This record gives sequence, structure tokens and C-alpha cells, in this order.
Amino acid sequence: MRYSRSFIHTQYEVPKEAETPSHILLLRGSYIYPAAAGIYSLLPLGHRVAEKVKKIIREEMDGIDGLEVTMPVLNPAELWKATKRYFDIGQELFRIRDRRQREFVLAMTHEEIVTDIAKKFLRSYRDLPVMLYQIQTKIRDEARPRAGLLRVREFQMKDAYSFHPDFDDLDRYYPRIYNAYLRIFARCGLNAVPIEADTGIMGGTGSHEFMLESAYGEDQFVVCTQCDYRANTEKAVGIKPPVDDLPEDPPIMEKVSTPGVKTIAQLMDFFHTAEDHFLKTVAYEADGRLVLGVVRGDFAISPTKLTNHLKAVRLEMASEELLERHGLHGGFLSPVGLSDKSVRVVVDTSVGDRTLYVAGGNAVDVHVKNVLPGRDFQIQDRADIAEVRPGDPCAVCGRGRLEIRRGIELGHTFKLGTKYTAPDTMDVTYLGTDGDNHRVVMGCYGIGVERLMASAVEQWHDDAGIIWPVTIAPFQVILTTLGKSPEVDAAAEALYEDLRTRWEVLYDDRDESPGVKLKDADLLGIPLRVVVSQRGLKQQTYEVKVRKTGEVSFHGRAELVRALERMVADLVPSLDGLPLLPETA
RNA sequence: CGGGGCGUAGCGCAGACUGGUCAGCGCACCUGCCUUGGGAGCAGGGGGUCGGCGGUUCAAAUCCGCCCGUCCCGACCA
Repeated sequence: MRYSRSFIHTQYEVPKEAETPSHILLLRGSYIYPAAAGIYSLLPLGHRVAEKVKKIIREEMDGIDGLEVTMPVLNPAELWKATKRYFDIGQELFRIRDRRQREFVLAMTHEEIVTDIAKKFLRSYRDLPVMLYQIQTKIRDEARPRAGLLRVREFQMKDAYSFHPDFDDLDRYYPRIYNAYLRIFARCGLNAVPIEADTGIMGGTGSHEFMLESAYGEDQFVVCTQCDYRANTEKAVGIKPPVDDLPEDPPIMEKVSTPGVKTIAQLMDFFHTAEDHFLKTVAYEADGRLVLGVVRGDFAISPTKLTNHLKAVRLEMASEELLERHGLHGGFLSPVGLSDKSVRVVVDTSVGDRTLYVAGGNAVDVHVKNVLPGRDFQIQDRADIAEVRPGDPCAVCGRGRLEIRRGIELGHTFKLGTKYTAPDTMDVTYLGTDGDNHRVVMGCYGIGVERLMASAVEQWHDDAGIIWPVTIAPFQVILTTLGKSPEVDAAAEALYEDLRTRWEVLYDDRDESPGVKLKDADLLGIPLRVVVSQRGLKQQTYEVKVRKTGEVSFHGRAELVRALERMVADLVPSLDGLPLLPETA
């Protein structure tokens, strides 16, 4: 491709809307162009990168027996009503009507469509297992798109769905997709870290997120400093150091007037007592019911953990009206002396029975002190509903400490089970060898293509520009001429014709000053740069610079191709040392 | 959806507080000359509903109101 014909329009200035490195560099390199907030065109360069990524994804998906399909973006609302997602998902789901007022949604994923297909065609155990996948546009009305391609409203996603005769079969398949994901990210040059993810109401250990650690990521995950435990903060479990200072002869519980004292900070001041001697009680509305969550004062409640424990669909902070209706008062909530039996109370495992707590009094301006769990109130529902804290001991190895890191979620694998095939959703069964109907078990697996591209830039850039991994670079080689002379042009033309039979070559044939051409080559991030110049021709050499290392070498015409071949091979990311799961036959 | 910033040429910005003398600068773009190893130089040139609507005023880029767009923080995120 000749640069002069390539629709590359680099810009020197940093666009003011961009702050994140990938956003800045992709705009400056004319890889992408915004149409609206969180909606981008992929310009020729960006399109080439996306196609490279998609090719790698296809190879890996095909390698684990995936069958590519294309499903519609426009989905009839009835299917989404059947799975109840039409009602459970908030404003993020685009809902539209056609000219006859029939309701449609713009698909944000394709569980409904693919399950409907499965229901139609999967009749017998002979049809299973099967994995269908597509790479296709997803549309979501994101509340806040951000950071260029990292969080957008329209994007291409590889979404895959596997169908199995039973859970065992899904468990056998799962490592194959997990390993394929590790290979995809590694082949794209990304250091993806698999972490255990929240599985929602499914439970179990059937979900992983693949994270790229990055300061610009919007997700947090927990890592152990000693062992290889890695988990989403919504799921992570740490050891909660117990407080054990119960006096021999515990004093009885006592009411204390605490006018206007509501927060833990105010209470610590009022009672001159440490944070971990309070019971923090927070009121939620879970699918319409009032629920009180209780944690020790030095912990915070994890809404996700509480939601999962309750097996609730929606969890929100309780409104004042709901509290009033139960005769409760925000700021003085408590599991102690709760008369209304319709209120569910969940107590976190941080609350022990070897210490005396200060708790709310369930009356305005009243707290109680010397509260002893088990004596002054009964714990009927005890669960881990607290967020882990940085520095907490690891629950897996017991030796390490937990740290919280930021990351970009590159992909997600999920054992869905029968969430979409159960009788109350889409009801998908097949006929087994025993002649009986059995329920189909599913898994789903997603990768965002543009987010992966942007993540590659986040991981691979310097002050001068992008440094594409050779596997996804728009071109492997940029051929640059310096100086204007017939000899240089002739040599470059001949070299271009030769190199382009082996690689994708961007031939910078522009009549620009050396500075402009060299700066553009760096900004665009093409892995190898070959320079043809008067100076080089005089010595009968061509200069090659490796973008990633900055290493410069000179080669005669005869050995240039061989040298480039070696350098390209060296740049291909290694698949050694990936934390692959064992696959069973 | 809450809080904040920004909106003047393709890009980046000044002008605004103190209304007039204000349609400006750099880069990019076009023409010519010249130059060619890290975003050259000279000369000439094109390009603007100052985000939109309304108000105040003799007069609005500038003051006031509403709206829109965009970015950041937070909430949300199948």
C-alpha cells in the first residue's frame, strides 16, 4: 500500500477530548474517528487491525470446534420477554418499534437468538455438544462511554455459545475455551490475567474474566501476593481477622441517647471506640423486600455478594418510605430488637460473638452498646457479604495478602448452566439415549474486538506512538524513502515490489521531509521500518529499525529479506508459559 | 442519572472578567520557489451562522436564560 493512497491522516496535536493513551494515539494515527460519544468508525488502518484480531479469534474458535454464524442485531422483543431480560435489564437495552408498532430490541448479546436456534435444531443427544459463535455488532445504551474504544455504545464482539447434554460435558469443554482465550490474547501480544469472576445467581466457579492490568481500566480485581489466587472484587474472599476481647463477665446491653449521631465516624467519636466494635447495618430493597445487611464497622457491604446470597434479581438501596413502612429509621438501623419479622437480616461473617458491639437502636437518636451477638440478637442468616480490603490475608493460601489492581476486561467466559434453557425461560430439551427428555446446558463466552485493539495500544506504546504486536499490526513493514532522487525512488520501488510479495508493506512514497516521515512511522507503530536513502545506497545498505526495541541494523540487498524474516519471527508473541488448564479428552 | 470542565477555521488555542476598535494566532490545507536523516524555510492564498435558540442593549464571541454536544469523576454496567 502506497502511503499517498492510503487514507492515513496523522495529526500532531493531541485531540482535547482524549486523555487515555490508546484514545489519543488511535485518533492521532487516524485509526478511528468518532461519530458520537462512544460510537466510532474504524478508518482503513483501524479496520486492518480489527480484521487481524478477528482472524486470530476465528482460528482459535474454529480450533475448538466452533461454528461461525451471523445472528441479527434487530431482535423481536418477545424472545427477550421470554427470558425476562426485557424487564430485568434497565436502560442499557435499546428498545424500538417498527412501523406497525411491533417491539424490537437492539441486541447487546445473543443468548435469546442462539437459544431459540438451539431449541429448533437440537433434538437429539447426537446433535450435542455444539458451539456456535459470531463476530458481530453489539449495541448498548451505555450510561457513560469513556476512554475512546475502551467503553463504547456500539462495538464488534465475538460471542460464542456452547450447548451440552449435561454439566459434566460443559465442565469438560470449558477448559478448551479458557485455553483458547489465553492463546487469543497471547497471540495478540496481550498479557491477559484470568481471574475468577462473579457468577451471579448461578453460583459455582464457572466464570472467568480475562484482565489486562492497566491504570486506565475501570474494573478492579484482587490478587494474592503469594499464591496464584486472582478474583474479581465482587467475588473475592479474604480472611477477616477476628476481634476477640470479650470480658469474663460481659456487661448487659445498654441504651444510649445519641442525638444526631449516625455515621460510623461520628459514632467512633461519640463512643471513643474503634471501628471494628460497631455493627454497620445497611438497608436494601431486594426484589421489593426489605433486607438489612450487617457487617462489622471496619468492613463494607458488597451489594453483589448480598444479591447473590439472596438470589435476588434487583438490589437497590432501600427508600425512606420502605423503611418508614417497617417502622425503621436510617442511621439507627440495627439487627437488635427488631420486631418486624418480615424484614430479612443477613449478618456478615466478620461479626463474631467474642466481642461487644455498638449497634443502632432502631429508634431515632438511640444506639445500644455492649451488644453481644447470640445473646442480644440471634443470627439466623450468616454469609460472606463484605468487600475484601487491601491487605486482608488470602483465604486460599493463608500466607499472602490481597492486593487490589485495576484492569481492562478483555474477555469473559461463563458457564451459564440452564439459565436460558430452563422451563420458565426458553425451555430447551433434547432426547437422550435413554429415550427421555433432558435439559440442554449452556456456556457463553465473549471478547470485545475494539476493546482488545485499544488494550493492545495501552500495553504497547511509548511517547512517540503505538508499538503494534506484529500479529495485529496493520502492516508488518513500513518502507520509507528519505530524500528526493531518482536513484532512491527506483531502489525503493523495486524493493517495494519485492517485499510486498512476503509482507503487508506500507510504502511511504510521499514527498515529505525526513522528520515528518520518521515521526509518522513511529506514531503509526508499524513493527519494522526499512529506510531507503541516498546515504544508504552509497554504502549499498538498507537500514532496518525495530519499532519495539529501537534496534537499528544495516543490510545489503541480498540478505535484507532474510534479515526481515528473522526479525518478524522474533516479534511473534510466544505462547510458552501460558497458565493453561488441563484438557480432558 | 448526580457533580464538574469545555464548545471561536480541519486540529490545538487566544479574545470574554471590563460589550464597540475583534474575527485573531500556531499547525494543517492550496500555489510557487527552495530544501531532504527526526514534525525545514520564504512568498502568496482559501477557509468562520464564534454550538443552537431566545433575551438585554444603539451595539453581543463577550452579559442573562433555556437547550444541545463533548469530556472527566461518581452511580449504573446482560
